Amino acid sequence: MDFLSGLNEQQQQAVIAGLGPVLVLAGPGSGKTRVLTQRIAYLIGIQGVRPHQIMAVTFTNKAANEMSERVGQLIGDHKHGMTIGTFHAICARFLRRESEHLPFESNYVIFDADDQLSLVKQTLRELNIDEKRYRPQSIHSSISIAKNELLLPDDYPINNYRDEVVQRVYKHYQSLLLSNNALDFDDLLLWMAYLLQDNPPIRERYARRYEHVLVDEFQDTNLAQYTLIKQLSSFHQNIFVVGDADQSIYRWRGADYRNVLRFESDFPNRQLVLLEQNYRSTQIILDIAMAMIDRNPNRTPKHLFTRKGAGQKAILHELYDDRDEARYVLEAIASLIVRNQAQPRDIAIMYRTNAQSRILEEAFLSAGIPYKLVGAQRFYGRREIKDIIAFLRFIHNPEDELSLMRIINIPPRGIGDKTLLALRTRAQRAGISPGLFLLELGQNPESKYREGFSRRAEAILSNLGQMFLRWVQRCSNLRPLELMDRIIEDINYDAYINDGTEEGLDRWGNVLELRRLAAEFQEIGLEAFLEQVALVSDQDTLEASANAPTLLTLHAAKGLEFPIVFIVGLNDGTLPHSRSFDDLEAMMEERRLIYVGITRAKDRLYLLYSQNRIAYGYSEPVDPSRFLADIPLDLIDGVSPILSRSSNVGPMTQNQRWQISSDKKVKSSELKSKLYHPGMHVRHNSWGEGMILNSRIEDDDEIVDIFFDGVGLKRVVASLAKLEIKT
DNA sequence: ATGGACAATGTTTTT
DNA sequence: CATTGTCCAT
Repeated sequence: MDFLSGLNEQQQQAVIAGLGPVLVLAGPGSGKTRVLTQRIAYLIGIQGVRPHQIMAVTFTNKAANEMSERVGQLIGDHKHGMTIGTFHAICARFLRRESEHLPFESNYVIFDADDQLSLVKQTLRELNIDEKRYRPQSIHSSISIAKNELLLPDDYPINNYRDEVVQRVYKHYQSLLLSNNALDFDDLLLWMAYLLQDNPPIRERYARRYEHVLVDEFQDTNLAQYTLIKQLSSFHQNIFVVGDADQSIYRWRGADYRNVLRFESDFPNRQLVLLEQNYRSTQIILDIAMAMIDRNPNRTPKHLFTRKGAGQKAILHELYDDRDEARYVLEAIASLIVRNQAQPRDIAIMYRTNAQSRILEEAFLSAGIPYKLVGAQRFYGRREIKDIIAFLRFIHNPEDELSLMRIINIPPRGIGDKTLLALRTRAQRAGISPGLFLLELGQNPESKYREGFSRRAEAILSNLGQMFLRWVQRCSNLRPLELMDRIIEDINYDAYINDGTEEGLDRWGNVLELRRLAAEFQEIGLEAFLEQVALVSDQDTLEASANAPTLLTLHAAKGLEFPIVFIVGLNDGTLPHSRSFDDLEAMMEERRLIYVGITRAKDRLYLLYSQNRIAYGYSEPVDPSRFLADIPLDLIDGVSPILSRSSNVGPMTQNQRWQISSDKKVKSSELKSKLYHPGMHVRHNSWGEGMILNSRIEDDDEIVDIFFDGVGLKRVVASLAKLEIKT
């Protein structure tokens, strides 16, 4: 029974849990990945479940690969045939397989965030909607949220005029996707969920096949994903989910930690396992994390404990500005390494927004210390990479008009607005996509398709069509790398991009890097390569090999662990982010975010904040993060002014320095003192008892956010609400 | 059709 | 400030 060796009692209970729904609530560092892998091994090795009847859904491809590998270590080759991957990747494969039942072809492309935005813009143009009045991003985000809620255009709820606009855009946007033979990220889930919902025979086929469905990071599923796993497990009902509501950080993407509650009410017979023992962090780190998260109302309290001992106090340090912060980080890292207290790879630096990485990168570069940066966007968002990918995408799916428009004039070959318009019109008249039109033109230069263009345009276009056609024809014989090289050579991309400048060299270097990635797909093929490129997660870009510190956002840090963690930019406005200030749910999520960050640390934790922040080119005074006030003093090394502003003491004792450095706060909140502080318990006449979440002075009155038990979040004006303070 | 010069505008987090 | 879009001269 080595499937259970080294597991504690709760972990064992989860691994060998019987048939039926199982909910595992797992605190950070409680070994949930281990539980998942051992359970899979147990199901296959002991229960005799066939691997192809198991589906395991993870959050990143990296996690999927790791899990698959670890299962392999336990049971060897018996793992083959398992379905394991992210929701998006699994759905992408299913949808290709089932495309005959769907309104797109199996060679569809997946539109990334940039493509989606372009498509929304195109829609707005075609519908004559003013981009200034209706921001494309905001419209797109509404569409995305709707899709995650499984709302089709016709179901889109209309409450005001904007909703009506969104609905129209949504409808048109979908038809554009189909005419490009493309799906966006959200479509992968949406189409799959509807395919299973509307086709009982198909649903049954899948549901019968998957005897066991296991889901990691369950708290970050959205309604579409929740519906999917319910459908997939609808026959055998063996659905095993692992999650932690306190680590739910993707609400803005439609994730709903209440799916945990929904699960409990949908499956009242579920077995429940709690994993509270932490194998990662020192007790001090856990205590800080708990002090932080305890301020969130309406959660099931968890008591995290470890056998690791108290460990060192966390270091809280105030710096002058973010540049100074970066300098401090570099010095601390240098000192740790020189004193042999850490390997470079043991160290991570985490921040709230991607923009913060820049200043850190500069510090690393000028210090000559190598670093690893987590972020797929950084690589795949580059112009030269997008260009090459667009060529490949077009060849794979010539109906991809967006990719065609990107590459049609790269390198510049004299195709401008006029020619483009002519091409579009002619293609439309012929009833085919511009891409197919071009290929046709290349195939048969004498065809009727050539009519209606200027002689110049006709020559350019039919040349281009011939080149495209050659690629498309060879695409079935050539492997990804050869195809890519062929394109680069044919268009002389080297000369175009590598213009002798340092930047050009850099860009060319990126192209070579992409070649290296393509080389890994020689056997599996172009389609798999393009799919991988579209669905990479940030974490997937982290190479374990290099011995260097890691720079990453708090979001990207989820699921990872490091002996030493720096969290920088702990200032109000950054963490919590200013966009969250007026939304109580969002503020709770900001708190969970810092909780996730803290619980990544195994041994040492550095918390840094600054007096000033450089933004928009100007340096501006900022406040320390309000969350810092919740850390018990005795867990911290390096006393700083903010600590005297602990919520129990009240703002009057706040150090003078802060009042001086932050002039915008001085005006109001510091002149009139607050009566209520986060963490206080109060009673309200009609809403009963609640806990103060936040309070601020505005126009000589105090505005208080309170969470009332059984009622929810309320914002009240103190002078009107008659709150009674409970002790 | 192309590329350069200027203005305007805007920063969360990502599969 | 840094990126993106728009206008204008070639």
